[in-house]
Amino acid sequence: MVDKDKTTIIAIGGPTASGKTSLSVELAKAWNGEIISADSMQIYKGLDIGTAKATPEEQQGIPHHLVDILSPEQRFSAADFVERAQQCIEEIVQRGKLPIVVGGTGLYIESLLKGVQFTKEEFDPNLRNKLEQEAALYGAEEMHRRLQQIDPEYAATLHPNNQGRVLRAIELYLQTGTTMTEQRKNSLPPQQPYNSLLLVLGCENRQTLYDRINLRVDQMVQQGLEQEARYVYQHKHTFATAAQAIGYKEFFPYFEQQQTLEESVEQLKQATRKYAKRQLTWFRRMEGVHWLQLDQNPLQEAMSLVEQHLQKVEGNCGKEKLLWDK
RNA sequence: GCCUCUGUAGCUCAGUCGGUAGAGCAGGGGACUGAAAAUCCCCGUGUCGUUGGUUCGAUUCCGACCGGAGGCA
Repeated sequence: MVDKDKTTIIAIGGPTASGKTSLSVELAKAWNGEIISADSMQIYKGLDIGTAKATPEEQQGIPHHLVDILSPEQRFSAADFVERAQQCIEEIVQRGKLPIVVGGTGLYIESLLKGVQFTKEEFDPNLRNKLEQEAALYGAEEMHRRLQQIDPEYAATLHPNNQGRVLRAIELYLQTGTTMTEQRKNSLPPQQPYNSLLLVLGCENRQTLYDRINLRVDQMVQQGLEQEARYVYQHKHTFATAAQAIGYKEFFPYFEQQQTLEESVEQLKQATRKYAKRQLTWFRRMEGVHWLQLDQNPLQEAMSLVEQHLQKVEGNCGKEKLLWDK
C-alpha cells in the first residue's frame, strides 16, 4: 500500500555474489540515491576483502552508509541496525535523496522494512556467559525445559539443539520480563513504516551463482584475503562477531597447520555456497519480493520497477518533484 | 605374463553368514525478533563394474572378462 505520509525507500537483497553492489550503485546514480548497507559484517573496519565491500572505484562517488562504522571488537545487532538505518534514511530524505538499502543480511532488511520494535535492553555479557555455562553443565535439553517453563509457546517452535535461540529467549525473559512470544507479538507496528520496493537478485540456475561464488573467492585470495584472515585469526578472541565471518574462519586450520591453503580455499567456497543457499531461503519467504534474475539484465528490470514505484508515490501524494532528476 | 587386493549414491567408504542396501561429506528444502556470514531442523533408488553359472532367488557364492592399486618376474 502506498501511503503519502510514509518515506519511500528502495531495498535490494540477494545472495552473496549476485551483483547487489553494482546494481545498487547504478540505481543510486540514476535516481539520486544514497546507499545504506544491510550487512552484518561490512559494518566492521578492516574487514574489506572477505566481506566484499564496495571499493571506492565501485562506489563511484555514491555515499555508502553503515559500512566501516565499528571496529571488530564491538558488538552489533539487528536492533542496532534498525535504529541506525532509520536514522540514515531520515537524513538522506532530508537531503532530498533516495535511500537505497542493500545487503544480504535478511534479518536486518526484514526488521527494517517491517519496523520491528525490539525491546529496550542492554547487552549483558555476564548473563550471557552464565547461561552458556549452565548450558554446558546441564545440557541443551535442560535449557530447553527451562524455556518451556517460561514460554511454552516459543519453546515448542525451537529444537532443543538450537541452543543460541533457546538461551536468547531465556535471556530476554530474565532481562526484561517479556517472553519471546510476547515480544514477537508486540514488536510489529500495525503498518509497515516505509513505502518500500524490495528487489531481490536470484538465479534460476543455481550453478551459475555457484560459479560466480567460486570465481569471486579466487579473486579475493588474489587480492590478499589470506593476510586479512591472519589479522582476524590473531584477534579471534576479541573479534566476537567478526571471527565468525565467512572468509576468515576457514583459514584458521591452515594457520594452525591442520590443512593446506588449497583445502581452506575449497572450504571457503563451500561455506559461501551454503550461505548463499540460506540467504535465498530467507528471501524466498519474505513478502512483497520482486525477483530479478542476475543473468537476465537485472538493471533494466530494476530501473523500470523503481520508476513505477516512484511514480505511484508521486501520483498518490501529489508532490511535484518526487521523481528525482538525474 | 603371473599373484594379491579392489570396483556399492556426485565423492570417501560400510554392509548383506544369499531374500535388490546405508553412513559421512557434497547437494536439496525449511526455520529465523538484540551473535544472523551465526544457530538449528528435515531429505539417501543407486544398472551394488560387465557377463555367464549355481540357486526358488545373487549386489552377496563360483568362473570369465573389463577398469584401478600393489607385488613378483
